[in-house]
Amino acid sequence: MKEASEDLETRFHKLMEKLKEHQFRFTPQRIAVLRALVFSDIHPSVEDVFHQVREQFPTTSIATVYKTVALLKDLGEILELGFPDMSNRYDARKPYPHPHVICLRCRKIIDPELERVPELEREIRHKTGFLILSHRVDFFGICPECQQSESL
Amino acid sequence: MKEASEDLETRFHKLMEKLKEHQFRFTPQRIAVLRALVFSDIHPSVEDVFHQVREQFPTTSIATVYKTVALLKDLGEILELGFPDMSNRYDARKPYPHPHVICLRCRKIIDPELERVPELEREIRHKTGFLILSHRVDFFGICPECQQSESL
DNA sequence: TCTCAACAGAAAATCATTATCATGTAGAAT
DNA sequence: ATTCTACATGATAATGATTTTCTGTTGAGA
Repeated sequence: MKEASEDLETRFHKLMEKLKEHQFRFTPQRIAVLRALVFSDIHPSVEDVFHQVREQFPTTSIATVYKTVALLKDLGEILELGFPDMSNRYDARKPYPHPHVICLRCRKIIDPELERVPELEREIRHKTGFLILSHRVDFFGICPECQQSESL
Repeated sequence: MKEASEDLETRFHKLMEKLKEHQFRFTPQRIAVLRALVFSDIHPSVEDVFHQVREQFPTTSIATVYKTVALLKDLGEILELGFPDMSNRYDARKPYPHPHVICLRCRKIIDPELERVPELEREIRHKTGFLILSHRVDFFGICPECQQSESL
């Protein structure tokens, strides 16, 4: 369920290379934002990343975090999960669309293994004639841990 | 693809009955909002409904539309589709979760026929142990009409 | 080391949505 | 039909997440 940290290092360096490719500068804040994004396993919000980065660079502005996240979005290297009732959450590990399961109580977000989504997409294509470019498949409910604490 | 208007009348009266059940008042603005919501086939935004209602009642405030939509949400009689980059869209015809296909060019939203979502939900339940309460299954792309106008 | 476009930080602006509150009115009681 | 009162409306202010703006700073190539 948890990715090996070697993979995370690899992913982090992939992002660094992307920045270099596009000739963006390596500033300490920017690097710290990348690290925070990749090494967080909670699908962090901008606020989450901001607090993380502040521990190392206390003068960091939240605008800087927003700008770096927007940059990664433009590069296609981060997946943005928007919600109407809370701030956006981000996945810099798997920037491509994939399903999520979200706990409505503790706001935990996990990535389930689902193989059927491509079939769904094919079905949609055939039935509607749409050219499908991305998708969002989210399930909302109560995680096992919160179910237990509820029944106390 | 388009529902018969008899069904829409039925749906409209269902909503009116819900209001009566819960002893909410029938104001002209409120009724107009219900009509606009049910009879629109574009999954309208609050702004869309507001403009529609204004044609009949020019002094209507957008706050009134927001409040009526919130009321229907509380009653479980409207489905809210939130987006990070545009205003929420609403479906008062089918208030339960169901898949959508969204054109990124013209912002059209349609309801495809998909039978596989319950299977997906069962799979998620088994794999994660979550108690699933709702879901959001959206596909984003270019509709057939916009594909044509693109190639001109 | 020097130079300068890109960047960081602070604050203001934006946008959708929600809250507030004075006035108006639906609908029950008279 | 008239009155009454709680609820609804409409105008506006507040909110919260995000974006933009502006000014001083800095990464990194010459």
